[in-house]
Amino acid sequence: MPATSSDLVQLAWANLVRTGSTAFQRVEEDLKRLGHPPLSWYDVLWELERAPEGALQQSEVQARILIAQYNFTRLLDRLEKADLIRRVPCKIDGRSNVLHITDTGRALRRGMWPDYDAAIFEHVGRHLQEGEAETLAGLLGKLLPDRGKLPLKTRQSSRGAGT
Amino acid sequence: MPATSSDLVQLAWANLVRTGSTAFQRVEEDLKRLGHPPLSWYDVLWELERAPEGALQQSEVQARILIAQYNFTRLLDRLEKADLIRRVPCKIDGRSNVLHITDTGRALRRGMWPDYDAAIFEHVGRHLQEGEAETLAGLLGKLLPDRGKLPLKTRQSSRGAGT
DNA sequence: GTGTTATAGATGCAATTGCATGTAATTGTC
DNA sequence: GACAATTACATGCAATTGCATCTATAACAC
Repeated sequence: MPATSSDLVQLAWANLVRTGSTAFQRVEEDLKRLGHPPLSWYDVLWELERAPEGALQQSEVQARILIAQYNFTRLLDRLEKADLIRRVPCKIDGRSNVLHITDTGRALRRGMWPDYDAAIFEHVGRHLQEGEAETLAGLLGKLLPDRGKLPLKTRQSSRGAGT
Repeated sequence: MPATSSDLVQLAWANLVRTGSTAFQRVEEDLKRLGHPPLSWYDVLWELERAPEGALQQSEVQARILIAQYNFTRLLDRLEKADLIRRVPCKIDGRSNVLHITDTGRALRRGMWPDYDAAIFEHVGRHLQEGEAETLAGLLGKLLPDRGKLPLKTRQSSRGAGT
């Protein structure tokens, strides 16, 4: 059972990695040029902002944005220092924190979105018809089998996308 | 001209970034577990190995693997220290180097490929039919308009994929 | 209850990356 | 040819990441 891939699969692999990282960089570069922070900041803020009270368990957010645990801790350090979120010790579970988005945080995210949206259009939407976008999203979705609903002891890092 | 994206495009964007980085990490993680170096090493070695004499201009390789110039210099430092490549000052153009792959380098790349291939199958090929792989590769290809054939003053970084 | 194991989060340190800038050689201009 | 602009590559330093490990609390087994 060699488990070898066809040329087409290899091409899909190569295009996936190249396109994914290139599109990400181009979008982030556009935002940076406009004075915005990295997309990882946006992702965290967005998860919090759309949560019921603008608050979530730290581990909840971490699981959603796919980042290494030790990097997440430090990302939160920066966000907290910039007064975008607050970490509050959880009263139910003494090990965990509850993250709250601040007004400053909400304002920052709101301010980023129009430029983020425009960048997505420029580097992705512009090149695809609606049907193509749907097909692409569907095929990409097949590649993420969620790895068993993640017991997420995540010791690896990643990049998440926000909407 | 708001340049806003539809929900489908936003979903495609989110899936693209998530899937791309996740697949990349999973593949690289598999290789690491098997004792192999990062994929960026593979990419450089592969570019050299498939070149006529196992040699190319440094800038040629850099342009193909999409990496920031200053990171590329350092990547080569590591490859050279590991005796996988050699940097030879170019006689035609005094500013540039010619990169040569060593026998050790060839052997390393050859040794990586079966495991790399298997990882691509595990994390990509396995989830797609041939036709789907073709469609996916095609759609992804539409997103990389090559940005004007790159005069490549590349001061940004990226991840390249090798085959 | 006590001891073991698992979970949430943090951190010291080395390696890598980003950013700004430097050096040397080449090309274009007049 | 002299000189400004460009190109190829390198590097100092700060910020970020990866890795191993630590602390503290909670969950489980008996």
